[in-house]
Amino acid sequence: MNQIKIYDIAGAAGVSLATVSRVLNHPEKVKEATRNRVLKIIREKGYKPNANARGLASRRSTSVAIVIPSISRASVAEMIQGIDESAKKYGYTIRLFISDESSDPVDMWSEVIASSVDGILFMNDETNEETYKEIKNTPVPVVFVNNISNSDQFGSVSIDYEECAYKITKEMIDRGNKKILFIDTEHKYSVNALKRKGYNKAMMEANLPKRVLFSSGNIDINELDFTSEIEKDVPEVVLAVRDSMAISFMNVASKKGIKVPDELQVIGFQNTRYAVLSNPKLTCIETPIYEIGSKSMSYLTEMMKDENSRDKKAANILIDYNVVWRGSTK
Amino acid sequence: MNQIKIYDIAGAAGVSLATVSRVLNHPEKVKEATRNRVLKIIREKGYKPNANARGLASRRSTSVAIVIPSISRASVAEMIQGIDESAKKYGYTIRLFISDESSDPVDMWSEVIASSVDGILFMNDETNEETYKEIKNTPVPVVFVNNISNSDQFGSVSIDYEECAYKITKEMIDRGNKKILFIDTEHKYSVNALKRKGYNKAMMEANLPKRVLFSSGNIDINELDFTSEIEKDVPEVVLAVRDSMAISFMNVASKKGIKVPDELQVIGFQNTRYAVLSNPKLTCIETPIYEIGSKSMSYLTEMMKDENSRDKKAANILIDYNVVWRGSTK
DNA sequence: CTGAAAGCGCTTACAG
DNA sequence: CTGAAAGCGCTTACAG
Repeated sequence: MNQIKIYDIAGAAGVSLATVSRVLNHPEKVKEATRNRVLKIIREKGYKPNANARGLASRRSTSVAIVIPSISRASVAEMIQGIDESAKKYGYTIRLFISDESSDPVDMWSEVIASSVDGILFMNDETNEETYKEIKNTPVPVVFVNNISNSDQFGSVSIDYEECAYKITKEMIDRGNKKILFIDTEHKYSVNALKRKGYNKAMMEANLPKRVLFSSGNIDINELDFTSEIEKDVPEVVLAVRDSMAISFMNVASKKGIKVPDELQVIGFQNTRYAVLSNPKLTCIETPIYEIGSKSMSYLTEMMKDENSRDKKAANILIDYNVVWRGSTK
Repeated sequence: MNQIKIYDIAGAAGVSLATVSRVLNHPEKVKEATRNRVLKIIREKGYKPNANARGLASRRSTSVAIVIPSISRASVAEMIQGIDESAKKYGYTIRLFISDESSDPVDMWSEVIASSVDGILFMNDETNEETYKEIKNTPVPVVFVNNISNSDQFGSVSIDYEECAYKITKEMIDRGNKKILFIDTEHKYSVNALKRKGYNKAMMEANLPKRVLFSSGNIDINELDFTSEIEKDVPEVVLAVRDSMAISFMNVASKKGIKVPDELQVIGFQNTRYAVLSNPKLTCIETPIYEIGSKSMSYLTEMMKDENSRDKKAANILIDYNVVWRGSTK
């Protein structure tokens, strides 16, 4: 019942605690025979060092914080899976912090730091100057997940949102489409702004009129917005910043008797599980969110083990994406 | 840059560390004037006690573990939101552990314990005898989330899956339907077994033939299974353990020209966000997963603060659910 | 109401 | 290669 301590192992193995500790932390410093004896007992008793004590004494907690916004989105779960896979590999444990409007972000950030994690994975889709100011004095490495950092101090891992929006728009233009509608969220997200920028660029280059609809996160409002947009003029192609919006648009159009993909083609971003549950199935730019998670964690690991990482410029790592063509496009 | 310590606060306030500590942990024991002076300085300097040191000294970490299976499911994110809301209220911090096939579950569980959390929220949908044996000697309270515990030692918070499956099946029978297909997962989940039990009971009572299809978690295999099931005989009603399976079935049927809900009615479990993205929208038993999360956490809090909780029988708490009727049923 | 001191379970220079 | 000892940053009886 009572948790086993390092003393118990030391006693059973006939060595000092220092030696047990070394077996765990610097095994190469312990004679093989001793090491094996100690390891055997550790295994037998199922000893696990107390994380708090270890963290306090070593000033390294082998734990990292994931900081995510409250908005529950399809992507978060998968991202965490990716992080976890990588964290397991490197022996890190995860503390989860969910920021929301009600809690003071600065307060939250200092709570994260007080939890003495060795590094922070920060997922925040509204990164602005304020944000950078708040987190400037963070004593441990920070990696932005699925977002691009504008500061040399913080690394980031994401896909090139601007480029992929540009390319897919251009592709649809090259296929002869002219009326291309871009659906963005009302709420401003830095990532969506990048997508819009890519779309804008492609449309401008082709001398086509930009057509952007900012809609809500709420499905019922979406449907109203989409209905009036369709009544105004049926686009040939819709590119939406979220799968769910793309599907919702498709459903509204279907109900009005518009044939997808013959009269209207629809493309989403992310390739969530929604994408294969629509009828027809949705063509998407696939955001490899799992990979973004695991890569973020492994990059963070690098930064954490590099003593000099504070003096180096942190990198913005871009992950490959690809387009999954399905029934919602020709 | 350097983190502030309790010493710094004590120095600045002209009191001992003991007093600062008391201000934080037992404010009623400190004279108001002193308390306010100390609090002011704490606020000014943005002091947050080091979580490791605090945990080590007090043997309470004010942190809890969430243990979830690797299978990324739509519900997990929302459940975590619910837990977090409640955790914030009670001042608890979250450590996240994701169990998967590759990692030894016993090993994982002892890692959870070594992290010195004050309690554990355990989400595991394949709870069997093995599981109970593994976690038997846990020194802190455990609450099963969205599952029912068979042991007096562990509490649980969920909805009454058997009852709601029974009631919805009975409701559809009372409306004159006879051919009711139940779609379960191939993989056995204790929660799904409860749903099936409820369905079975209703069908038996009405003297109707049970018809159960166990299908995979993979959408392509699902579609094949569903196609051949429909070709065998088109059911009047489909009740699926997951929204995604219900929607997938509906899509397969639609493609074959079967009209939903006129010829076929479809009902899902959970009411995920998928449910409103289908066409027609899906009728569901709504699992209040957010509420299950937050209730689990608040129940865990009760157990943690009750010194004698070990000697009491832990409760199985049932949360109200309701049925959301939408276009996929008449 | 407040302070001095012991102790939480570890790690890590420092000696040997 | 190993042990004795200091120390990590707190909390909490114990005195006063």
